[in-house]
Amino acid sequence: MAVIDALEELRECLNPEQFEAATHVDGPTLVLAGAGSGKTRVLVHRLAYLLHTGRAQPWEIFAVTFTNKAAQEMRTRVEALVGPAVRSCWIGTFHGLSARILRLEGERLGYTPNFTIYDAEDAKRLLKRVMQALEFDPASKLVTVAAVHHAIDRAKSRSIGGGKDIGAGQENRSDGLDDEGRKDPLAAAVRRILPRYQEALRQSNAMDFNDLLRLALELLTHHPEARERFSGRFRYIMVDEFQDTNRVQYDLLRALLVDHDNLMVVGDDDQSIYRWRGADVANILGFSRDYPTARVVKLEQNYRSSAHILAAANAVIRRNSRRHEKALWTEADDGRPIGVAIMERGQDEAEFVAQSVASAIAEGEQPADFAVLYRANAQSRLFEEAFRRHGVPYTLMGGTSFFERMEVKDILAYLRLAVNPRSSQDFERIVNTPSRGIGDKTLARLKAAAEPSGLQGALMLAMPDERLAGVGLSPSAIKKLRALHATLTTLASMAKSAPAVEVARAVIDRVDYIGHLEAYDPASADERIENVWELVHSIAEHEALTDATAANEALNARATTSEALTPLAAFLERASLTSAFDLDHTQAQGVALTTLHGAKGLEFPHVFMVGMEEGTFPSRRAVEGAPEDLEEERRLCYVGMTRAMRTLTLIGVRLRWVYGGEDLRWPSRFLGELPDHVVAPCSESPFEAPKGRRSPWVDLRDNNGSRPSVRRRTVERGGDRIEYDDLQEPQDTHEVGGSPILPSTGGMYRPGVRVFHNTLGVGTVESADGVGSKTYLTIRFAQEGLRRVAARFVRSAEESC
DNA sequence: GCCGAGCAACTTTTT
DNA sequence: GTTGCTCGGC
Repeated sequence: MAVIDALEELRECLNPEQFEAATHVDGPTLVLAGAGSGKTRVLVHRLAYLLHTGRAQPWEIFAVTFTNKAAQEMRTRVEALVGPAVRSCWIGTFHGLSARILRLEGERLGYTPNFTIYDAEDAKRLLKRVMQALEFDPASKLVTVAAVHHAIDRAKSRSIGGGKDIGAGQENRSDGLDDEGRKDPLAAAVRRILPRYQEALRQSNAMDFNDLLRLALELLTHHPEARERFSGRFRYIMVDEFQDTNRVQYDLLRALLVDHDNLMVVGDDDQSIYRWRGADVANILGFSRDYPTARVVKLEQNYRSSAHILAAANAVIRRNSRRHEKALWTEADDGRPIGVAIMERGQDEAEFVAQSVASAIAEGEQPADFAVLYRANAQSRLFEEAFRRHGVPYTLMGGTSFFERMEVKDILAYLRLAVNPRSSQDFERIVNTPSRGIGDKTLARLKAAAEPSGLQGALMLAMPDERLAGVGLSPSAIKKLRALHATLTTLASMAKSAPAVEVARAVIDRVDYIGHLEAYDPASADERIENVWELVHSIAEHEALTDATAANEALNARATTSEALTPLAAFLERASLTSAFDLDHTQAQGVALTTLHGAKGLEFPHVFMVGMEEGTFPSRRAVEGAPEDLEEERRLCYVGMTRAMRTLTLIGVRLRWVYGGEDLRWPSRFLGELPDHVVAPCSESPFEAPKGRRSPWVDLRDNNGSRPSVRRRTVERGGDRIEYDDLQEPQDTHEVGGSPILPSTGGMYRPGVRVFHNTLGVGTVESADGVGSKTYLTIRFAQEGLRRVAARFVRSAEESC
């Protein structure tokens, strides 16, 4: 009876494809969900359907979302449909769910349940220490902490086979002179560093972000008892944003699917924007190959955007070669044309947006209905300033998260140490904060004393006085260490039984942290102190909430997750895994300021995409990099455009301020990819390009405020006729003979252009090939004759004069 | 061991 | 422009 009711209800609120995706619950299912096609709706209703019809018990459901915020939203929406039972479902990010698995079963791998999660900053500090110990040259341009961190990150997110191939047993190739080492010193360095880094993490009872995934996979792969516990339990598995999963995450899913294949994945290959982080589109493109029986459902009706916006986004994404062909359609009206505006500099761009928003608000629009999307966080500042000037409320998303602030991290370090005394990074962070006279010398001696025993973190303080004196520590230094030891011991014992808020208060009291902040920098003290109390407040809030959840779980007999975590430890985990994007913005009433990445999954009636210039968006690295990098930028552009419901405005500037000076920029190629009939220049723009300035810039507006006076040309390629605005580059070849070349490749290298080469002297360009940094020019030099050289070594002759 | 001055590197995107 | 780091003087 209930089943039939549920089906009838679903039929009413879902379209036929959505209905199929929501109710086809057994066996593998791939949902290819175009932007704005209601995929969250499908996931929510599917979950509700499973619970409501009794096909699944709450604890049998494992649902993976991309962010904690998305998980929270899913919970809330499902709860509204089926009540509090959903609280016992496992819903979270891959990292969060993996951590949960490891808290329960990680002891099999040598970690205690109170292990600490190191974020990127912690990981880099630890790497730095390891590299110092291995005597790497700190001045090396190639083997930097950041480069090594990135390399390790990539290696770990690609790692298969349970991660066994990483970390141990590679010391024998540590001379850096093996075959590969000759070719790639960074790889050789990583081979030496990684085992030490991994060992240091293990000794600290700590994991970095990728370890969470890797070790969970290792547990499920190599420990059958652990595997049975989870694979036997989760009978329905769902994954959102599947296009952005990496190899390890995919393997993790497969490891859970031993007894059944009830896996539904939802995604859109056109919205894959995390390749740089190890995401592998192959997971979604090859799903039907891995699961030949998979039902494939395509959601192609867009419910979000006007027809013009959809047409523009489709035109852009169509230029990518590696994608599933789809046909997104809408029943919506054309709507307003896409606005395109070109400003002189960043300030003008921000002023234009702020003014436009301010006047719209004056006419009754809501600030929260607007969003400003940019490529990189650094672009946000000008917009913050402009909105403040205009009195427009805004919400800055991303950027430095609350939990990344110095004062917050200090307190968190004490708390993490109280929960896990072995954490070396936290110990080093607080050992002399606030100043207590324990400097580098004392710390080095302490470590020397601990060395043979392998003690880490606060445990080093537990050594007897004689041992400390034996490494040359003075009585006064030992006294200071003892005082610290007493503090940390007290905190550690409090952490076992006292409420989390009390532990936090004790930290602040015992080390006089407020006094420290006042002394540290009086100018910022007030704000920092406020943040500290905000932290205490959020711990209290969290504690109240977990009490409620625990009570709820106690009612739910089969909700077996009596987790081994105290509220304090649970809070610390949340702090580690919560990004700036996860904080609650649902109450936010201001204009959203966010990166394009951060806008994924959101929608706004009015969207401004700013920084539409070559080198900004697409980013310089993408322009100079491989064609795949550019395709990812284009997907990012597609994601941005499809956030818009009613109006979309694209803005670029001619002069972009980059640390140091102003850069002359070309309009983003994406502007040139918009179809004519959906674009209109923003005639209401109060800014005109300054008179008398000539530059390679082509203003997209003509004097009448109608369609930009852009010359067009047609290129024949592979039987296709492709039309380009003359100011654009064809995206996959680097042709000479028409369009200007991107400034970031060094200038305009048309045939006939005179250029200067440092060793070969002056010559004339004959032809060019390749893309970005791999552009090569064939040049006729006066002395040397015809030579082919890399474009990056060549300047235009005018420029060099 | 502490602190201030001067300098380099930084900017892609985040769990 | 900013932040984090090194170096030298106290």
